[in-house]
Amino acid sequence: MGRAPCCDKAYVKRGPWSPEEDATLKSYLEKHGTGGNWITLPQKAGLRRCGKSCRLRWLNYLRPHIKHGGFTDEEDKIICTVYSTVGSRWSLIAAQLPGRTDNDIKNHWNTRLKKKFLAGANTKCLNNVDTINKDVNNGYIPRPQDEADSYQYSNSTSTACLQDCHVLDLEPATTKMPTEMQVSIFDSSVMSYSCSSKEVSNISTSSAETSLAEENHHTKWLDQDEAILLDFVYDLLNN
DNA sequence: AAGGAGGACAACCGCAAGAGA
DNA sequence: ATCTCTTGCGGTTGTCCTCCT
Repeated sequence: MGRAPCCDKAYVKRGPWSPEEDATLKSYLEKHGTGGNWITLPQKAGLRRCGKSCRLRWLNYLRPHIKHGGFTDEEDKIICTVYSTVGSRWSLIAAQLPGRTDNDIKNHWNTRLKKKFLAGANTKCLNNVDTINKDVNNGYIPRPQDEADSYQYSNSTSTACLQDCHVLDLEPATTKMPTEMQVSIFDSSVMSYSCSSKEVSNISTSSAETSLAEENHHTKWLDQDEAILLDFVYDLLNN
């Protein structure tokens, strides 16, 4: 027996949203909010749509202050920088670009940036990503998919939009980072910039040390770590 | 002008995680 | 502790548009 469908596919409409549907959804959400339940929302709003579809439409298109297209060079730079650090964690990347959605950034990367930076000498940036991924696969940094790990790979990078903290079941990241390079900062003017694992390690030393005192040598990655790391990245970009 | 190819963007799907009963 | 339901995420697919031949 498989997983129950989230909605009756025979009843719900699929495909592009009409202006009327957009207006209905937007009007309903502005008046009532989500009510904490996207699944029942379309029924309440009088829409023949799946709740997930409504949520996606709202988040990616109807939500206020959403920017579409027209990515600036600065935004491209930030995307490449964060991508080179966290990989395809689009929600994390989107968190660094106000008004941009993860879907938009993902599309932008897949249709433009990836080719742009794969082309010619620009492969250096992506090679750095490969280096990191290789290190990850070699066990320096477990990926979040490794279900045995409550440690999240993104803990060692920027996770400003995530929970208050995460528990690291492993040794602190400061001792697990690859010796070669942990972060490669993309800068279109110089092709790329790399910083040592030590530099990054130092960033989170304070909170890591604090957390080391906690039970079972678990280390908590806190929002301030993420903020500090991001500041560090932006400093590199601006220098 | 027609149509095929490729690009850009919107939307869907399936999975994992979290929350709550 | 377990199960169910909902949400969030990333990968993939579908559709429309533009450009080229």
